[in-house]
Amino acid sequence: MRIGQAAELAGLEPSAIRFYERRGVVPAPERTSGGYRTYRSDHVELLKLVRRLRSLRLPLDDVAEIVELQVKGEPPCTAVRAAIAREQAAIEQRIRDLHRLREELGRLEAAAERLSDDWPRTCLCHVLEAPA
Amino acid sequence: MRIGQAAELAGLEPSAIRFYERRGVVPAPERTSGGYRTYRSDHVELLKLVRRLRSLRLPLDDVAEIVELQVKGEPPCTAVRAAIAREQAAIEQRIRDLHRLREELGRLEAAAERLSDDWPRTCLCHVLEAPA
DNA sequence: CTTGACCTTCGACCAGGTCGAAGGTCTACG
DNA sequence: CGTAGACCTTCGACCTGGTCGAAGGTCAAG
Repeated sequence: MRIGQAAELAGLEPSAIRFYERRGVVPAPERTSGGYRTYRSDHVELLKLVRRLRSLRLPLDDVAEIVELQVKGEPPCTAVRAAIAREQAAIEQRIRDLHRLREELGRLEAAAERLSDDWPRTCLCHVLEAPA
Repeated sequence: MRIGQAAELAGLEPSAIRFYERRGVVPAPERTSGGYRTYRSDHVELLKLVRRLRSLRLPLDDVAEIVELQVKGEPPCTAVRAAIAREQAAIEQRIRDLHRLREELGRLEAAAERLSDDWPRTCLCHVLEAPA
């Protein structure tokens, strides 16, 4: 099977698969005499794994480590759980940041509502005078 | 005033200021005969504005538009409010995505807890079998 | 005049890919 | 056999928002 079909089965773009290969995330497949990459079903399973892990937003380095374990036949459970725990922590942090930002934008929006008609020329200063 | 002091006053890195200038976000300042950028207080105010808008995570293109209005002496209120509204919408979306992701990671973590000791060799499949 | 702090430009690098150009391969059909 | 067209190859640039380092220039104080 060539890269297009493998991509379709795995739910990835061919360009992404080549990129993963270049970055050492997945092993390089064999080639035809003409230079075409040829994938087998076990390779497609690896690509599906990559897609699944990326859909969890795990960094490529973590994905590479997990795929490597999988290729070696070792259970990657521990690595998967560690990566997921790291990602969870990062997400909690990002959610907190975004909530704070959402509140700030809400306050600015409300302030702009009140000010824009009254002092159109000074609105910016008033709206943005909040703590930098 | 040279770039280092302007950067300090505005709370930015000199490299960031040069970057903003290259990207047309802020106007290019005058130079000394030796080629050093020289900033005046109104320029520093623009840089502070950029920093404030970037602290709200507004995209550089939006910041550039707002700064341009400010330089022309026009009140950028409308542009500021539009940019903030766009950013708010994006943030709502991101928060929703992250909440969903957090839930999914929590489920995986719980599943891994239950499985990792019992079926270490098949843990990965079970943990990741959820919908891709 | 030298020292040292500061500045200049240029180019590479980060994540995580995407897109396009120029060219090669493979398959099916006539 | 030839060729059309779908697919593939590599390479390099581009995206966002900057940061960092190298090689070299400038400027004030001592």
